[in-house]
Amino acid sequence: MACKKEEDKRSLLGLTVKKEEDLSEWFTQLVQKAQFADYTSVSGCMVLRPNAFQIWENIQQIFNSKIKKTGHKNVYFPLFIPEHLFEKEKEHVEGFEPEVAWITHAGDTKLRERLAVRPTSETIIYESYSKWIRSHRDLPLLLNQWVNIVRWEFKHPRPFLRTREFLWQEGHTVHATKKEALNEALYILSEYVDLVENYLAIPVLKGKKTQGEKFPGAMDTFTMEALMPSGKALQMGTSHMLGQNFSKPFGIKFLSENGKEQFAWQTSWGISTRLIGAIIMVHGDNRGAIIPPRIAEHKLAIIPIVFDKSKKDILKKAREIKEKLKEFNPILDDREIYSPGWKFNEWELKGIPLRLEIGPKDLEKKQVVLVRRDNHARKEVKEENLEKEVQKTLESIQRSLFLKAKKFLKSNIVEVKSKKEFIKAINENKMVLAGFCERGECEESIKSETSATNRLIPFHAQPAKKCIFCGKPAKRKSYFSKAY
RNA sequence: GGGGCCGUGGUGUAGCCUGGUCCAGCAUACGAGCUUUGGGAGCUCGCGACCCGAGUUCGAAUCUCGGCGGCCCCGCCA
Repeated sequence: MACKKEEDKRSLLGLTVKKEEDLSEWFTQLVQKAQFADYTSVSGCMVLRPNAFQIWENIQQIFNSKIKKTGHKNVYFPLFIPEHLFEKEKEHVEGFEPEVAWITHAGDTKLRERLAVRPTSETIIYESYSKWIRSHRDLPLLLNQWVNIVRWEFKHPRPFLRTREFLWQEGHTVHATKKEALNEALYILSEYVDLVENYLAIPVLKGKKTQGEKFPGAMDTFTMEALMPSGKALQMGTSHMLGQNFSKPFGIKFLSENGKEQFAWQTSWGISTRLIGAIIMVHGDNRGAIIPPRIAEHKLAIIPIVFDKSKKDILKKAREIKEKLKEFNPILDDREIYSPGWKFNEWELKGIPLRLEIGPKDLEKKQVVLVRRDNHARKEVKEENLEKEVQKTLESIQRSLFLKAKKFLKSNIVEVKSKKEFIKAINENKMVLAGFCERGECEESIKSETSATNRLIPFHAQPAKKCIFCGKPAKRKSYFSKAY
């Protein structure tokens, strides 16, 4: 039957599973079919294809402009870290050692000292900092780098969310006072939140990690956490107040104005290509990805509806429109080998936020048809209003993507009053708000009994009397959930 | 690191249980041509695969053993 046949074909070109039915299969298919990423013969590593890499470049551009305004500079440090450096800070080594890849040989020659492939760069960077910093006049030192890192994890990889090699930025700053360093760490978190909420349209919870969940070697870790459709949390970025934990073992000292030698105060912070995975997972639907307009490389795709008779005029008009809308970097899909229907599906799969159709009927009426990617609403727009209307529609798409995700987050937060309710909510894949004693011991047993982890202690936490889990006194409520 | 499943063209699969019908079928992708174009059009021709090794057998994609690789479930992580 024709109908059956058609279904088969569609199934191979587009997504064969629904997001609400099998999220992880949906995600894997979408990533590959929309050409965001692909696998290689290196297990656990992936290729970022142009559709993903251009999002990364836009993230870089936005974040660079933010931090450069506040005096940060970009640099590059080596990929390799000699073992003796890597081991200087005890908690840090213990945290990272299980997933470090080591270089042991060059050709047939065994190296005198093993080299770690950076899982993060605190140690190699702080060796240099100890040489560069002598006086309070050298401070603050505000550096950042955009690099790849390697964390050789054994849990099964997931494109973007967990790969053995990934791209990120890591900022490393040095300050004269504790207060200044703390402000820096908080300032960076606020810029992360701005990037993620206002550009990627993903709402997050903001706060502090528990001592058990903080970055190995940090004094405190500040975090933003998003909720994925599965109900699992995804850590979107962290900013660490390192205190003097690294400046002491690495000897980062300076002479203050009154001539006293002091250890410096430091921060480090990072966001990664994981954010691209979050965009795909949070906003995508059963037709494919939806890239929020403010982060999309191409804000719209122009699809001419070509018939033999009117072909010339349509294409001419389409090119005119492309030029007129160039600030939105449109794609003009004038390939003749594909039908319009094919192109609709193609650009929807890839997540272009807006589609512009122009056919003979539109030409007559001096109009075009705009179709939104998020709610599929179509609108006929007169040519003279086009630029304004496109701008308006893109803003509206950006806003509704954020609001939809925000609604999901809010409706999946559950406040609980007992251990029983806690376990029930976790099993229902909710983000749970509960009174918690914040003792490491208690945190461990929650983890092993429920598979949930403490995601964060919110900045303006509600007070609590006792810990829902162990019954001991608690100061405040914090969030728990399963996590990626 | 412990348990379960699976390896067939670029991709997704049929065949395997019960060996011969398979120098491997179908779809999609890819190349050439005609024809079409407002929601993944049609036709014709073409390209392209049994993970590796050993064994059983007259005969292996199919059975056995070993290796390699992948996927799923449990302890650490942007």
